[in-house]
Amino acid sequence: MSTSERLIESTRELLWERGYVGTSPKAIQQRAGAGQGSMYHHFSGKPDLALAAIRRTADEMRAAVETWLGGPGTALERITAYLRRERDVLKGCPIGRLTQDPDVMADPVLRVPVDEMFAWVRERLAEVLAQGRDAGEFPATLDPQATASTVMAVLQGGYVLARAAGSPEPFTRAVDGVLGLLAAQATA
Amino acid sequence: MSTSERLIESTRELLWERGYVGTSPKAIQQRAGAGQGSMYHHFSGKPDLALAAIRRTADEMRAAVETWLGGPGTALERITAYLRRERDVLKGCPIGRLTQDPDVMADPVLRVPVDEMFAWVRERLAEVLAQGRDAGEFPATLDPQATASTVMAVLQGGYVLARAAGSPEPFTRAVDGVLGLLAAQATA
DNA sequence: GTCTATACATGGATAGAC
DNA sequence: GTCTATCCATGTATAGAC
Repeated sequence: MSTSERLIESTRELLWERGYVGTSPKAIQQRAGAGQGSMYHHFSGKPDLALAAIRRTADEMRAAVETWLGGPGTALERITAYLRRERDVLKGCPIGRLTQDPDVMADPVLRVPVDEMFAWVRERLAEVLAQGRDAGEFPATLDPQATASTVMAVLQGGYVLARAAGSPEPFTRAVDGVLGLLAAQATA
Repeated sequence: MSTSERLIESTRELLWERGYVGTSPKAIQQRAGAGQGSMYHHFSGKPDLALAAIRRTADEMRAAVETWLGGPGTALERITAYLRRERDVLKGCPIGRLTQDPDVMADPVLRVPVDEMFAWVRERLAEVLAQGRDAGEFPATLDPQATASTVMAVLQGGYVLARAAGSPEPFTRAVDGVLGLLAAQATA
């Protein structure tokens, strides 16, 4: 892997573990096994490197979401697959955590990929829910847009609760709860 | 207000706005209008001050939650009141945001009040949901523990989505979505 | 209790040699 | 492309005077 690649990957990890404010250029260099001159040769500075890292993580996440939501099965099955996919719950969402980083949210350039990523997932989820409703799987009263936001919020909030508790359990419970409510709709 | 009080209040604000890692002793002192000597006279350091701030915020939040969940009305009405209470959505949850702070989660002393606060709200919500179920408001199949976690996750995740979008709308939609699912249960 | 001085590490970056 | 040297601000705290 090239030095530039290693720098981006190290930045991705550190942004996930410690956030933007908590990540220093020096820490990135050490993890990448690169010197200062090397980092500033390939990138103009911390924001530039962070942008590359955030974009890549957002792209990967879109692909991962599509894997589950675009798979076979009913709407409820696909949403269940997405919510229950294997994940390291205590690490949280690498994109969601950036929303708590004041310096990321204050920088329009860094903020855009975060915003776009969530907007895309919401639309994708709403599509699946609308398909389920149109297929008669859910009642006509179900609001795909609102419910899509709810499902995403359960994920993001589930991470928060799990980290607070130091255990994946609250995440699992929150997911079970919303799937229970959705399933009740499906059989109503 | 005493100097010590002003230091705690300033710390509360800064922890909310910038998190633990993003908040420096100097920034706290400046906002409180206190000198360095003053701060280190009243508190042993940044973690000590943060602990006082976090405890106070957690206590206030418990009281606020009880105001809404302990009020009059059916279970669904009380939960609706809690979820729809006025709030500065874009600022997020002052306790929830701490879960993204690596130095807070790594310090058992700072982490305990965060953990306890969420555990308490979850229990309180589960109680209300169980009352609603026992009163016949919700079907017997509703799982109070799981649903309580779901409701809390929608709140915490709603904040995340709102911050990402730079707008309170995703929060409102997520809340509307979960209330819709709950209401469908109630009338099923 | 509060102030100023001091200290030493880290953050974030530039300059210039190789 | 990478390395070392250097730079200045900030983070976090201690010491000691008032």
